[in-house]
Amino acid sequence: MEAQPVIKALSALAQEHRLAAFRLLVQAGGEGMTAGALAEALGVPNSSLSFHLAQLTNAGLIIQRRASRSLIYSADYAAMNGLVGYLMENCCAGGICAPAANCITEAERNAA
Amino acid sequence: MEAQPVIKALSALAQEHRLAAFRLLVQAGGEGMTAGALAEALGVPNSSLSFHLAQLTNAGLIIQRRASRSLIYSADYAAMNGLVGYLMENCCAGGICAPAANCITEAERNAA
DNA sequence: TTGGTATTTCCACGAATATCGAACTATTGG
DNA sequence: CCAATAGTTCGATATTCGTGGAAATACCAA
Repeated sequence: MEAQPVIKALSALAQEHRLAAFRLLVQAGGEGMTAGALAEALGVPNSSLSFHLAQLTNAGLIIQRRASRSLIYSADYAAMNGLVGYLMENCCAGGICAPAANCITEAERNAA
Repeated sequence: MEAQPVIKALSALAQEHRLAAFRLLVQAGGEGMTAGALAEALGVPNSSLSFHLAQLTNAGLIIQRRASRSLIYSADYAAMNGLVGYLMENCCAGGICAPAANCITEAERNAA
């Protein structure tokens, strides 16, 4: 992974509301949450949240799909794993490290 | 871990030179690198690098110690592990996750 | 103390960011 | 088609950030 996408991802996460939104989506799993549900959960005006969701999407951290009138967002676990892997690459100079993160959703597990 | 320190850490990493510096230190292990060595490796003026190292230090991601005239910086692996753990907390809603990151230096391993 | 090396602080500038109401677009039910 | 619902885009403002040269500070060797 290159540095620029990683910086974009880190910038996207380095903000109170976006970090909270991303964590909610990470915990929500593949099912995701609607923009409205996120706005309510975070107590942020729609217009502000929309701006933040666009940042996260642009950074490749979350994915958007439509279901009727609602837009549903979910975390991109591959991006998250890549981000963590980049940070910890070749770490510790001989120390001991746990294996790099490798999260998958239930849907991905069933497909495998 | 609370959100504010995590945001501070992510902000600190969300910048080209700081991300590069942190990764160099992560790979350097407990021995660390001098400010001068980092400045040269990154091709950044001393004054700029000093600013960035202060940001990383303030975010708790790196540690400073003095050796004669030089200041030696090294990564704080506990902070890195905490950051990654916070991001991935309760992730995947029933999916499979590798254990959270848990890097330690050789020195820490020997102490245990 | 003197000189030299290593690093930080100060300063001023332009660029990027967060905010949120209002207006706008997209989708659906009747 | 019309009304209602779900989200996004626009616009203006205040704040924060990155930059690098020059000056200041910290430390050390002789």
